[in-house]
Amino acid sequence: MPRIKKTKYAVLGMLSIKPMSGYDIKQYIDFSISYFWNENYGNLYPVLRQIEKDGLADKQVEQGDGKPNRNIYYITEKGKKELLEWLMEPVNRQPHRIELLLKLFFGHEISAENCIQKLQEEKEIHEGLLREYENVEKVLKSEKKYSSHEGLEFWLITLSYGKHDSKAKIAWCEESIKKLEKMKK
Amino acid sequence: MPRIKKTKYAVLGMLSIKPMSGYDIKQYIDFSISYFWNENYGNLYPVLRQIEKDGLADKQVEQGDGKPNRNIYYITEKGKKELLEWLMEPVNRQPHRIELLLKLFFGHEISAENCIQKLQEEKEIHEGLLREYENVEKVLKSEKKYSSHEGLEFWLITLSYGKHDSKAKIAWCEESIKKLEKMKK
DNA sequence: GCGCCCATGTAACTAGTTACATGATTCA
DNA sequence: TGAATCATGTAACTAGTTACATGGGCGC
Repeated sequence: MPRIKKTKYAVLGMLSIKPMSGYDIKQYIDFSISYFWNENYGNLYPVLRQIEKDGLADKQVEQGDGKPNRNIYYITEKGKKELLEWLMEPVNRQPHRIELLLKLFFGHEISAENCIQKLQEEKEIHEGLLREYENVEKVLKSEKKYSSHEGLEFWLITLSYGKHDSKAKIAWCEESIKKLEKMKK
Repeated sequence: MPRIKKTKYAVLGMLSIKPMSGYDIKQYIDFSISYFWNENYGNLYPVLRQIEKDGLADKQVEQGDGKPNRNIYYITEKGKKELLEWLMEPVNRQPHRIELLLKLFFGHEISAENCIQKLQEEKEIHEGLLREYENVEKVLKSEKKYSSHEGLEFWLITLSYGKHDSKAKIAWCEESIKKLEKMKK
């Protein structure tokens, strides 16, 4: 079973929204899905060239007077077809690694204080994320640019995932901190 | 900033519980932390050899009559020290990728039915996991072998993470399925 | 004058995955 | 008979990361 190059599909998906440059794609990803998907230029640009080579997108150079040129990519029929096929396929689950949990699993080797600190940090991160999700949701629902976005409902579903996730993590952190505080006594 | 080889610390952590062979470590990981940490033999065995070479563990060959020999590794003082140092360090967060969310984000490209199916599958997976977590918790609390486990509280904390996580995901799936059902009408 | 943003790109790297191999024993 | 478990290992691979380079424009 060969591993899948997922960057390709993330890129095709972005290009299905509108034609974009590599730089645009990165910006869009960072704003819209960065809490569950990351891409970096070092991978993005080569993948874009491959996508063009495979006829999944057409490139058009936008002359920037003064500014650098921009390579704008337009998804082709072939590209769209390949995207849809991938989207229809069942989700390929793969194992993940959560360093915080590994450290906590061996937590009795270190001080409860140190563990509490890690949990506190985790909690604060998720409190921040939660605020972000709520902000983005507001923006999506109010700004016309987004409220007419074709896939708005789906965007909101992924946002809701983030909210559920962060809330659960905050609750778990609080519960665990309490447990550890008790242990100290 | 060089990337960290985390397998090393997972292995050292396991050896801090008790001396084990590579095979044992894999079994232990699969039973105890597989829902947030994975290791495979192809990586485990080379890392174990490196750990021994670096003086972080000592190897002792256990003659198996009939059965294959087992290489049992014992953590050294140096190994323990390196483990503790790593455990004390702040958690190194790195981005993750959730394929289900990527597919849902572009969900308007395909049928709501297909999306619902994906959510249904996700829900069922987490219902299964939840049952597993509850079983493991029962075992840990009842079986003497585990109830005297040094880091039991910490094990329970990581289990609780799994429970919070799966419950949140189940709730999100149900909510999202409802949203999509409404959309279909 | 400094640093950030725009915009694209390359080279070097590596941690981890997959596939394969061996061979005895146990269980259905 | 055949599959699963025990037990260790190697070779080939690769997707993605990091670090670096370029250079003009813009804001403070």
